[in-house]
Amino acid sequence: MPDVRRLTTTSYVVLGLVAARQPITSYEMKRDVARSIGYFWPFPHSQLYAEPVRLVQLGLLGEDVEQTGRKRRRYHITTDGHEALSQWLSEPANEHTEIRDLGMLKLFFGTHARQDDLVALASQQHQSHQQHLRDYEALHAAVGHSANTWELATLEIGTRFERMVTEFWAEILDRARGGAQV
Amino acid sequence: MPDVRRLTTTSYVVLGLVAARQPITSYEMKRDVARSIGYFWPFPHSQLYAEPVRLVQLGLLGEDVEQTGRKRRRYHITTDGHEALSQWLSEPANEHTEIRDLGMLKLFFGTHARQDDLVALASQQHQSHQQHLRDYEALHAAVGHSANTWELATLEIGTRFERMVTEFWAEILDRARGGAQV
DNA sequence: GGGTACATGTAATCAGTTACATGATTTA
DNA sequence: TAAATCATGTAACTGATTACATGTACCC
Repeated sequence: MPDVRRLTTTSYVVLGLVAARQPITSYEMKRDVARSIGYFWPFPHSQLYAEPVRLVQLGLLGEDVEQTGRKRRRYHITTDGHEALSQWLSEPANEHTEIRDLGMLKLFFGTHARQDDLVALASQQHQSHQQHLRDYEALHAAVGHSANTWELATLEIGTRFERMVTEFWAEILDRARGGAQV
Repeated sequence: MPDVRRLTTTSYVVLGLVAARQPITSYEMKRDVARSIGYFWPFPHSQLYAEPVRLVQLGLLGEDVEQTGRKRRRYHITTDGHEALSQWLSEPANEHTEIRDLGMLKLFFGTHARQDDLVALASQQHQSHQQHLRDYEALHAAVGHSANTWELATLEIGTRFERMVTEFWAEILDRARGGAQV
């Protein structure tokens, strides 16, 4: 098996995407990612073009190139690729969750903001998370029947997250409006 | 005011930390970060040494260097620095929340895992989030009186998050054990 | 006075991002 | 047939990470 230490999380994401939908092109991955995993683990489409090239070199993916027209590259997973993926899936995931949320970060530094900026922040965060919540619910309605259990499970936790955060910002908005430094 | 477009989120984190605790050394920031913001927005300590240097060059921070012993650099914020910080705080935070959680990612690809690996994943995630929850509660008990409102608010949402996620993984564990691909 | 943990940095690398660029297909 | 949009890439840059390195203080 190739040197697996050089694989990044992105590599495994690509391996996983290919494994699930093969044969698949970079563009199709991009489209899939945009309405699933990309909600909580985003990355630019350029990686979905660059990474498979590396994985082919490592022998973890194979490719078929169209001879005419768009000359699409369709990727499929190899035996080694499958092995690498399932080994990764069998390793414990010890890292602490990262929640990169600019709103939360700004709230953390709230002491240095003017009150009306804080109110604006809370209000805007409340609205946008409410919108995300609606988006997730719509997405669930749209794909609920076709997607697999575990993908749905991540959508479910995303939904719960947005519900919780929406409520949180509503409370913060109240407190910020009250001028509370209580 | 200096060219503010060249500031990254990290820059503002450092500005905010200095603003809150000045005068402060890189090491003290590191220690503070480790038990607050670092839980949801982590970065290596090397940035807490490198970034202030840039900010001093930009005139957003000032520094005092000890002449003897450790020759610590103590940073404080300048007027320009304060202005940059509060301007950032007044801008809307539009980006979608990123939740970088390896466990969730692996769950998303759960179809390709063996059942016992999924059970192990769910079990381990359940335990570790439960532990994080306890850590947050202990932290709250320890700093509840001294920390400021908005920092406490981020601790509060962290706690709610861990509570929610712990419950989520308990459910997943059940389903994984049931062999559900339902 | 020797070991160990605390403290303070820096250099090199590289993954990920940004920006650019162009081709193919559809639609009006 | 022109415009718009969909699709497919690549090159360059750089912020963040990794790894290294050393100094200082404390403790046994």
